[in-house]
Amino acid sequence: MTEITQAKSYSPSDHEPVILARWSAAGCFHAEPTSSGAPYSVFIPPPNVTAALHLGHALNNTLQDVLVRVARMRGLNTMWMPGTDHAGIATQTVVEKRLLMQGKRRTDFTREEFVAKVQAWKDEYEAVILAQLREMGASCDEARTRFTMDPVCTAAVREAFFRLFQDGLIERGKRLVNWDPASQTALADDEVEMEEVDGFFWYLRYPLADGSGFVTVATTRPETMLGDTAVGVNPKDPRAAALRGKQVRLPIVDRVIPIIEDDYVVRPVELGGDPLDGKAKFASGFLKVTPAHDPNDWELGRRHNLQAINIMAPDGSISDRHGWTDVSAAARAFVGMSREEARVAVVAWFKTNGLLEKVIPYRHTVGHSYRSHVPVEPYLSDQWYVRVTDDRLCGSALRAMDEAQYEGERPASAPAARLGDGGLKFFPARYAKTFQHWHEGIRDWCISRQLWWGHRIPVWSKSFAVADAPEANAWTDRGACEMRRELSDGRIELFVCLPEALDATLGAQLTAAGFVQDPDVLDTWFSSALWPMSTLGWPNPARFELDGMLETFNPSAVLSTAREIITLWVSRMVMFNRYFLKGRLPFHSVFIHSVVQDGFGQKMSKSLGNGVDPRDIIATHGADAMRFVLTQISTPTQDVRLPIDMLCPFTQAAFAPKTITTASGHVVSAPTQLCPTDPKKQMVTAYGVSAGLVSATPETPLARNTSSRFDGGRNFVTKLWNAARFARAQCAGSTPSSDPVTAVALPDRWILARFALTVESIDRALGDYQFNQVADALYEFVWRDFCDWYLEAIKPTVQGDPVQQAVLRAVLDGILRIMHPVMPFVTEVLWEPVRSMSTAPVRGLDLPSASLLTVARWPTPAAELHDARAIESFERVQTLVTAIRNVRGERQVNDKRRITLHAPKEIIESIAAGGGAVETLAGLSRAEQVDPENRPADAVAFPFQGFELLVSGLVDAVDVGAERKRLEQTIADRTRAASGFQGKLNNAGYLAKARPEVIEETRRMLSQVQADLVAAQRTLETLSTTV
RNA sequence: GGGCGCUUAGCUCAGUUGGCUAGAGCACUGCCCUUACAUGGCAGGUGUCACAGGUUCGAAUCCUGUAGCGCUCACCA
Repeated sequence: MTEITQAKSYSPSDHEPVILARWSAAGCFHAEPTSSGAPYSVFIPPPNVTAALHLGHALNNTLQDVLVRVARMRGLNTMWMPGTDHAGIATQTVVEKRLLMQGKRRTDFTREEFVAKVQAWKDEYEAVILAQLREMGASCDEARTRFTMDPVCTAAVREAFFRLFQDGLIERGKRLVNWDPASQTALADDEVEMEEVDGFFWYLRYPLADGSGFVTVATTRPETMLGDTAVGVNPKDPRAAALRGKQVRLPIVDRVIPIIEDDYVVRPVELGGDPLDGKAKFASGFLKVTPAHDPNDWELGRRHNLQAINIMAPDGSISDRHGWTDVSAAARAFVGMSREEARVAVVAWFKTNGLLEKVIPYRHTVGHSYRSHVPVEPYLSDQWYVRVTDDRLCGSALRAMDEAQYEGERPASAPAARLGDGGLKFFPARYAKTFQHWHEGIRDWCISRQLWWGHRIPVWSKSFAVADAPEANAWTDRGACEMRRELSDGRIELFVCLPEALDATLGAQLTAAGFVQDPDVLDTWFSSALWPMSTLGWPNPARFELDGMLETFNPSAVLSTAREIITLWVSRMVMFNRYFLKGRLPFHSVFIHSVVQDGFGQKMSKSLGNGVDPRDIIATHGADAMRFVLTQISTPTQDVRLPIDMLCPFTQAAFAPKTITTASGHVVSAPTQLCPTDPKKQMVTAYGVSAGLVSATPETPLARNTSSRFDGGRNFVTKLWNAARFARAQCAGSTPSSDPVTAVALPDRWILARFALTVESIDRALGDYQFNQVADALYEFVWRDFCDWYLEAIKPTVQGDPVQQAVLRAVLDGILRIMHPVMPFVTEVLWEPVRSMSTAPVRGLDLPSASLLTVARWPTPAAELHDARAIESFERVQTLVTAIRNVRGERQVNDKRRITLHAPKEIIESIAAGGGAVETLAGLSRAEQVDPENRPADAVAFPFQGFELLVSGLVDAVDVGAERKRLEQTIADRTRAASGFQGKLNNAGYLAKARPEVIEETRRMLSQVQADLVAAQRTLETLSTTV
């Protein structure tokens, strides 16, 4: 054996940086529109710049990298676009929290100063995130890295907004929004968290204006009654007729308001209400209608032309300066109170005046701001909306769906079938339903945010008296786009939207004319929705030297993301991409990966701070091990639970951290932990640091995390490493040859056939995004087939057999290729030595060499390698070997002891076909034909496929008692099995209806089991007579 | 309240149109430091497939219902 220099184990930290540098120097992840191959692109879901990535991101990015690396190896022009998202509200909140710890507020700074602080935060975390991606081995096109507020993305945002404005798909609306009174901004529906709270139903009496009695309304928010403008009743309510045309005198305010009839109002159960409707149990049958403070009432108000009276200031206090004009003397006392104080005071007033009928405790869900955690107030305010309910957007998204995944009939194509219709497919398929249902219930999208961090809304406005209003289209004629509306006070408000190119000229003119730019910014998802276009330079790639990019890499192949993103982002990308690019889809497939949870079943999240930094796992297990395990646990139905340990920075010992429960009820590791072996030493945790509770110091260092769930991956890396080490040693003396060889020996034919099948099943699994199947197929082939069976079988022969050496090298080469997408580092390290092994090529397995494995060809085994007979023969060898090992194991025969097998002619022939494999694998000195007349005295018998086989030389003396016990156990086992098969075959229905091949199989199984049974019984008899 | 998942070995999970005696990894037991690998090898035990019905010759798999868990959507009368 020639000396090879390969360490006994693989050290990830020694090799990973070297490999990264090599890939980087070769620039092999960079794609140009002009590069060869059909385009294959993936857009990374840009992570928030609020914090570092955790294992959930590692999972998503590993899976994307697997897809991207396979595509690249298949010779496609592969481009993976990396980048980050500015995440307006989330990032601003993080920075504001930090400022608050220094006793400062956003408003202590100018807008520019504050944005600079957020920018600094963004720069820091963007760098961390990109470094994390790199260390994981993500083969992104780094040179193309984008940030959603880069000039190229900003240009796209400006163009998109302008076009939508022009096309009438953006509107200014005074509507109810989710208002956060603490941070005083509008929130999107998805930024509202529902929380259960204990509340009350207050039943309030409203006297009829004519003094003929009263009606009772039920409410959970009595303070809003100050803004009531009607009382509703269901027309089917028996009391409705008598009240028709009557009015109510609103207590406190003295406002006289109508009683309106509407089907929406729920009747109490005793008056015909639906007992299954939860509301009917509490309803009084009369509904106070407050259009300015309740979304349902807003709709009711529109239907019945009711006034909307806003009684609150933006901070949630009762106010007479935001639309409430008829403030009575009694009501005056409430002005200035907070909404909480007003609630108490209103209830007290009703009680004092004998108008509080009853109070019932009630637990219900109330929306809270995910940002400030105060209850969200439905608040009437002016906001910008995208009319996503328009068929050009919502309808287009539904038409994009794959027909087979659509429930019911897709909306008709308007005006005609377009590019992209039906081309969007979800994996797993059930998520198509989420997408569909969301669009069917979609509402206009509020896109303005009262924040400073984000894309500023490019609209300038000014209000005019009617007489002073400029003539129509004065600004439109100069290249802008204008819109006007009449205000409640009769004045005219003029809005002018500018394209980016006119900022300098028209923008200055507008300012000079007294117009003011909207101070708000756009919802983050507005820019994210343009991601697959904006990053490629849309609308004008040439301006950013991105010629050809848009046409080449949009649509992309697949979007890989999390469940909740389907509505937030996937939907909006589909709508925008199709709208702006003539129906073109942003991606053909949507893959929804599973959720990574911590050991307590809680989703890892940046905001909770329970995420584990992938670099921690890379430090303890290596990137390849982490990636393999993440791939292996990516199943289509089950979320991933990862129990996390902590690594003591003083001793490097892993331990289970002490936990605490947060105010929100989550279990997280305590901010500070004690060293398990020396309680005098302390450390801080990632949770503590991310929550801003503690910080790492030399005395209290940060404890890194680890998880034993990644051990399997590390072991697999080691296994591959050593298999390569062994193979290299075995082939070290081979003579160079370029003449292709054909496998002759059974193990060689078998391993090639298995390799071909493995490649096939990986290709199939990748096509369905079944990543766990990819990992399992690799594991099964490399560890079980290649290492356990093939390498063991060829040990005695390979060094003198050039053909076998050729097969060994070829299969190992193939293994490196198919393992590479999942374990890119160790395979790349092994690539150079393995490709330079001097053996002959193998016919049917074309493996062109390449300077780097990353750009080597994905294997495509020829049909001739599929060898069903070799598989069948070798499987027979495996079964026989296992049976013999079984006997050895039971007797605890030393592995080194060679034994002799005595078998009938048929079995001896199978063994001969194995070419020595059985002898090697089962530890036989020889296999000889049994002589029934002359059984060896020390032989132990066992049934095998209906034959009685004997092995001798196991031990020095046979224990007859133990032998009998074992045989009796075998007989019981086979008897049970036989009666099971027999039962099936006795069943007339089975014989009549089951498929013939299934019946045939059962017959075969039965006869074999019966033969085993006979053989075992015969052995038992022999045993009895010999003693 | 609607929708979608999940419940299989001690633990974490596979199980693709219903069909071999229900599998893997980890953990556990026994024997092996055999010159690729102890991050290893060989062998072994472990399951009323949540529960109750139904369809079928046949159900972990399909249908209905129940219980528990999770996610998600929802206009806080």
